[in-house]
Amino acid sequence: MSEDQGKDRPSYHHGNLRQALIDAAVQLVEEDGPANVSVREVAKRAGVSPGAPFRHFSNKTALMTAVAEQAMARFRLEIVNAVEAVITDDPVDRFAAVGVAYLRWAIRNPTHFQIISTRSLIDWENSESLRRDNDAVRLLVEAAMLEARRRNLLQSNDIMETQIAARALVYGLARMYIDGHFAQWAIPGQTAEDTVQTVLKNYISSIRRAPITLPEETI
Amino acid sequence: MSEDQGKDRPSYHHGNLRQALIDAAVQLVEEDGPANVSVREVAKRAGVSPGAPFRHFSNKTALMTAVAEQAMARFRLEIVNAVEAVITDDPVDRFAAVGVAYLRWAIRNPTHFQIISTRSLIDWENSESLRRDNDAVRLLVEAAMLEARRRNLLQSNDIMETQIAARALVYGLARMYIDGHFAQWAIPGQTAEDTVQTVLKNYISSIRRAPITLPEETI
DNA sequence: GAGAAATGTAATCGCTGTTTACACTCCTCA
DNA sequence: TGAGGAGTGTAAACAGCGATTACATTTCTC
Repeated sequence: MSEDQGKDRPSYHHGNLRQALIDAAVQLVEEDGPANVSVREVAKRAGVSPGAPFRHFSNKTALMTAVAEQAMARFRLEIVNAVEAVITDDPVDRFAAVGVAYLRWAIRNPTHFQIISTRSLIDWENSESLRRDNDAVRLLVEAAMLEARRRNLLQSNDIMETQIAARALVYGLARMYIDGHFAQWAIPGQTAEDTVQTVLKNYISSIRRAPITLPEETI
Repeated sequence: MSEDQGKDRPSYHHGNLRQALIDAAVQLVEEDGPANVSVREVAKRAGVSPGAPFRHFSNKTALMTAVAEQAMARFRLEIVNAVEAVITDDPVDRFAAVGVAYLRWAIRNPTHFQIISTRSLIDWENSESLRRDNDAVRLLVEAAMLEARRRNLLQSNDIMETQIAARALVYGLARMYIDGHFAQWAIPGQTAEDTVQTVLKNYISSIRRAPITLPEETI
């Protein structure tokens, strides 16, 4: 959070209004959800007049895009850290670590995940920052998949399709959680996060090539 | 569409304003997306004053819920028809048919799918109709899964988890499409719909128990 | 046919995003 | 050092929004 969110400002100029507005918007997103953020309320929290934000953001979408960029940067950082924490050099394990961290972040930051995934409140196309961070995660996954294929660790050699399927599964789980579908799909005695991670774990097992074990009789 | 969307109305009373409002809302959803629907524009299209809709719907959410109910009914019908069109009595094929029809409908009715899946503009909890239609589809899938397990056609006997995984995959694919993620994930020479259906097909293959083929040498 | 119930209108409220004219402050350069 | 423009704030206004209220008209019911 930035220094002064309050009303009493020493000088006429704020000093760091742009970041203060982003911080206030982040706070509002967390309190009321992305759809209920208003520029006027953001301005009020930053202690400025309703028109002030438009000196720093051309419109509301630009402000929300800035919020998304900050969220996306944190998201990327968490994914990268998770992958680097993997001890073995098994690329499928690295791939799995991305999925685990992805779901973990989505579940713990549902409103921010919604902003960067739904993309209806932001200008995705024109944000270099968003695409760069998104590509970084995508390339991390792709590198793991390429190595996995090279080392013959996957059931299927079509890694593009494997990637899309895995991404769809993970994204679907995250969105089911965020959109409230797990009210109906809960497994008794498990939290939604447990369920989600279990499903992911078993999916990873299913795409990994089974070790070749000849039937005992033939030995 | 209903009869008179225009302004010139024979009598003071509309006659069937409730349905006319839903129709106008559906039209607006298709034109501008769910987020850009306004009650005032809906009223204008139905040829009534801005306050009139509130005689039939307690608020905007109630109107959008009625739109969602209509969309959900059509969605359910399409799924049921697709399953009944399956010729063999293989329950895994029935299961697959639900997925195919689900994705087909979502891709061809993206805005309506968004309304019933995101649930942010509607009152899901208090709509018996929505839950009934949703349960109908869910039970269709569950029946197929139970039969598949009974006939030992699945890799895993945990059908709850298999269902969640399959649902997550299908929902994830649908949402990736709707949220515009396929701009980055397209397979060259394939439409997004082709890709989506291919991924689904291969996933279904992977959950089906492989036929037991003994190694040739042992025969 | 009278009166109640249903369903329309018109006016209004407070909220929203955004723009415009204006005010203050800071930075730069002579 | 001091002038002036660039940057950044305010206040007031605009149209459009969801929603409510008072009132008008029609239809239903007995």
